[in-house]
Amino acid sequence: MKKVYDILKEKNLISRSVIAAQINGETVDLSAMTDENSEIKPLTFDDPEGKRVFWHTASHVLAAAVKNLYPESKLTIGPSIDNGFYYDIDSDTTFNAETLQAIEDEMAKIIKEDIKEEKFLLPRDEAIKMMEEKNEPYKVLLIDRIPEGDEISFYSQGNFIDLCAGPHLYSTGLIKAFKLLQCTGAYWEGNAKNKMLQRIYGIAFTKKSDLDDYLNKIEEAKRRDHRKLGRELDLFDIYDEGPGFPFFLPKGMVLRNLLENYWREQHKIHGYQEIKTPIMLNQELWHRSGHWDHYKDNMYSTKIDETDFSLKPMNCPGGMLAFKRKMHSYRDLPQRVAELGLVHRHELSGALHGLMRVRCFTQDDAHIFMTPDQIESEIFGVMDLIDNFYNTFGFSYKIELSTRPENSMGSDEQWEIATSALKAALDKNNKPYIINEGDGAFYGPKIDFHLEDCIGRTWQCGTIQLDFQMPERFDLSYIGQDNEKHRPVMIHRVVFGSIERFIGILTEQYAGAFPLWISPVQMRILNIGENNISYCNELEAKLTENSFRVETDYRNEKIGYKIREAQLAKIPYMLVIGDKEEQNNLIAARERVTGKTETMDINSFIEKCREEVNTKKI
RNA sequence: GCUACUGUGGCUCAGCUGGCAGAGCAAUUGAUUCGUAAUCAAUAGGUCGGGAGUUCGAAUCUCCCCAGUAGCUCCA
Repeated sequence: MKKVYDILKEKNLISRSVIAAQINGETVDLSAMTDENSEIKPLTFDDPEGKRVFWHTASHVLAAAVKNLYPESKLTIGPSIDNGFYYDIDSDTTFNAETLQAIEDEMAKIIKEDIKEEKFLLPRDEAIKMMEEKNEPYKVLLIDRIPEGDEISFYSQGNFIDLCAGPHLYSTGLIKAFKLLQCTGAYWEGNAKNKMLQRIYGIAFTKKSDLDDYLNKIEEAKRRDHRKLGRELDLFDIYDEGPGFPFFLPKGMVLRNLLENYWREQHKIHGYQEIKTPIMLNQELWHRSGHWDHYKDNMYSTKIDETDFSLKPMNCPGGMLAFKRKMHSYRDLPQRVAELGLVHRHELSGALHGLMRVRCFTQDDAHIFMTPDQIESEIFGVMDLIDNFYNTFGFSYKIELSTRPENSMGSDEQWEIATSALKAALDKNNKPYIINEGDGAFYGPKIDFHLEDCIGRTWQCGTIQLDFQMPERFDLSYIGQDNEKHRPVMIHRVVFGSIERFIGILTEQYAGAFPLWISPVQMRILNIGENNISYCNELEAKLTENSFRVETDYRNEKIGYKIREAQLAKIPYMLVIGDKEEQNNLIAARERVTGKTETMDINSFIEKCREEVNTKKI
């Protein structure tokens, strides 16, 4: 047995940037002991696993600093995350910007001292005794949960000792640049019934310039915030008078309608019919559908003529009624019925977020009724449709499969069939996905499609949910080949998810500079002199006749000023018209993206733009 | 809902320990008719999120609401 560090050194694989190692896929400390002949891969900060070690160690430095400054604080957990690390602490001291600065300073000291990280093991009773003596009740709880037979490891960092599975950096001095980003609340064990702890988030790098780049990137990304751009570009806004109830302004409405048009066109091609069901239905229906039992706290209700009604939080019950009005043959299946349905949900005030999380939104819903043997191909078809949509907008996305939650309807067998059908379609689809245990809807498992916003948070947009329950509850049936009644299976699915959320993401994706085909304003005509206005009017008429969305700016301002304004309004093309153009019957088209100007005749310009629109060029 | 923080003209923000509400941009008006990211000048615009309290005096201090931000929980 030898030290990993020594083996790497002998093989000349060690350098200052090596911070940990991997043996058979398992990440270990450089100080770990292993067989001389082991296959060892050195890890640097550039490896994802290396980052984890780095950030995890940084979280321990954070914990040590907190204990130095506020000894009464009790530590819980401090993992690395996708971008950095955090530590959850139960403390009488309320952390704020000031204390965060103090903690940062203390961390800097610990790093400067370049303290060695040393791992040691303890038997369970001794481990518990030590943590009890240190007054760390959460750590005692954590030790209790470590399975019998697993090792109970600690890391010491000078006087600071913490329960930890590791691995760690060999010394705190490697953390060359770090910053504590924010402190917030977080429930112990992620359960809202438990005590709220204080969570401190941080980020760390191996060099200062990387930290600066990271912080700049965050600042830059905030400029894409859809809430800000929505207001600036007259797309949408939310006012105090309607928290969570967004307003769509004229330009936002143009964008929204264009998206809906595209959606209708695609769904027609893919064999969907469209319906519209009421936004309010009586409560008896919601009892029948099961929504009342599972969802009533989130529903808005009212009375009409002594009868209780609720605003729909989902479109399915309406869709069930529409299906049920007729007899269906197996020959008519699958039946794909779509609806742009406005739903209302009472979301917690703290959960609201611009257009991403609202209290009323339009789902681009569809319910597919089918025979059991059509399940896989229908799911596959929807996945394909979603993929097409997202590619059209240039989105990359993540797929998640969510399985049976605790509070659910239906039998084990049904859940098993449904879940494996989704898995089969996913495997056939050949795209990576992760599994969220227990995160499904109460009526069935689901596949979710997640898109990223400007600061890297992901939002669920598309979803495909398999449902055996609704057809049961609504006693849906079709007549099979055997001339007997059978129960259809159903899929709920959305592609955009919520049109509002999708527009939010879209706005951030393009930073408000939408591709020509969905730009609320596609071009603006800018005159140089007053004498050019009548020629400009002719051009405007011609472009409008050709279905382009045109604006004009004939104000008595310098051309540079008007260009600046059009540029800030993110309009794709500026048509600059002066005597030069008018005399030759031409236009000077300035492209927003490149800032380059090309002179051409109006018909060529129309042709060029038409091509750009038709190909949905991003 | 929970924890922390924030709320001052349309927008972005200044206003230190309580003492006459400010700036830039936008808007309006006038002059300028101008060639690829800001012409000049003037004018107007605010019960300082709302309410209560402390005080001779509150944008500023205290309390209660409302709304927002970040995260947690929950969710499309």
